[in-house]
Amino acid sequence: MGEARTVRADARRNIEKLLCAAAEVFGERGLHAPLDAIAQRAGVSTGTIYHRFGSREGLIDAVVPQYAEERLDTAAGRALACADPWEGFAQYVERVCELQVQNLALNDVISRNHPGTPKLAEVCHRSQEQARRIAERAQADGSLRADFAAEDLLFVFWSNAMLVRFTSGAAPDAWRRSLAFTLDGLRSEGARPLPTAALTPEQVERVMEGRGRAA
Amino acid sequence: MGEARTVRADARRNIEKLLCAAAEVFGERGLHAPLDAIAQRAGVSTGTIYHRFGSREGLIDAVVPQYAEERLDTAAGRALACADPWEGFAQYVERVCELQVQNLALNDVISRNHPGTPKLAEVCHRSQEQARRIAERAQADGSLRADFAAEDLLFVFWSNAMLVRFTSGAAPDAWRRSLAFTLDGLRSEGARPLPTAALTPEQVERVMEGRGRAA
DNA sequence: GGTAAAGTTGAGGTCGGTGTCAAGATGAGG
DNA sequence: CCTCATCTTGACACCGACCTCAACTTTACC
Repeated sequence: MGEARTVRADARRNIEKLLCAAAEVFGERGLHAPLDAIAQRAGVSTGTIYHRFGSREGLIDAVVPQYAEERLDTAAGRALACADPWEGFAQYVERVCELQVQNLALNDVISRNHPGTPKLAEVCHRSQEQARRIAERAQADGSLRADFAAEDLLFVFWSNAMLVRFTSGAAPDAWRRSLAFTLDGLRSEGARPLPTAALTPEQVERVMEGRGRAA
Repeated sequence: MGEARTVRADARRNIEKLLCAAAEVFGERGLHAPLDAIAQRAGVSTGTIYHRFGSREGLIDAVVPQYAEERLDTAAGRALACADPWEGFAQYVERVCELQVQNLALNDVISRNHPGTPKLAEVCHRSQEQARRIAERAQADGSLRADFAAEDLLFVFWSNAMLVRFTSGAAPDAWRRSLAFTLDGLRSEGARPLPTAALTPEQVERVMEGRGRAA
């Protein structure tokens, strides 16, 4: 706040326009949207983006984390507010998938497709902890299979990211069907032994760093 | 065969080298691999590719369909040879996923990520019919849930395509775990009503045409 | 209203990839 | 061996996106 006064008024306005445009464009086209598109929508030249935010990552980290945190937090909150632990879990997963559908920026966030953005990584980390609590509650309840690990949620969200990409045009509801199959596979009832251990946190880390793309 | 004599011997050799290099590079890097890489590996200039095959699609259609058909056919054959219909189904799905892991060209084929390649599309079509028979056998048996549609297999393969992309480096076996969850969701036992109808063939068509990318 | 600091612009360099074509190399047949 | 049709080459134009920086514009303050 004390620092903010060193920014000129017109610059302030441009920053505001940029933040707004970036939120829109990222939401429509994902975090890999061309910066030109954002600059254009803000009525500003690309140079300004780099002057202000240094890089695409800087811009992302300035725009997305707060938005993402809000959405993910309320999803988690509602899940824990749900009396039935399984219902809470299922609705949480469904809501997160819904976020992926509605907002391609969140899709990239949730499928961890954004290297070099520390704030966003922090949000993801917090969110994962919430998810872990939601899952553990459902496991304690006996409804969610005991061999499920919080890390396995990433599989669900990666799958859904792909589905959304492919089917959002021709069959916007297809993901719900796919998710229903998945959830049926996560109940304790039909659970069969698993062939492999869950991802370790280190593996999750490596996956997140090592990869950038997802088409 | 009668036509083939109009091609000069050195050209014949180059074509051979190109087919070979293309198979390798596509396998390692997927169907979107740069043509330069293929030309280089074949010890030939890019112009030659265009002279011979007209386009990336022409090259793909010259190299991949036969290979893909063989692999998919044997997978289907073994599935139907399996005494237990569920085992046949499950092993089929697993084998196809394995192909996705081992060969990135097949990964693109199986997740239908290759517009403009008629021969390959034909192979996919045939393969889908085989898959349908495998699924129906398991449904008749009562082991595969009755509301499953052959089109739903695409969900499984799309998911796996994504998983492979992300985790093949850090956790090469992760896909098996994810698939185990999925299969548990496809058994009749735990099946709950689905929220949405399966993809219609037209929707599948539109999905295949309308999209190209998958990162 | 003048000046200096702050801010913005957009042309231009870079990069990786696609696709083309005139010029030159090479094999086949006389 | 010579010639011609066939084949290959690699430089080139193109694209979309990234990022930079010298020149220019605007604001803030006196």
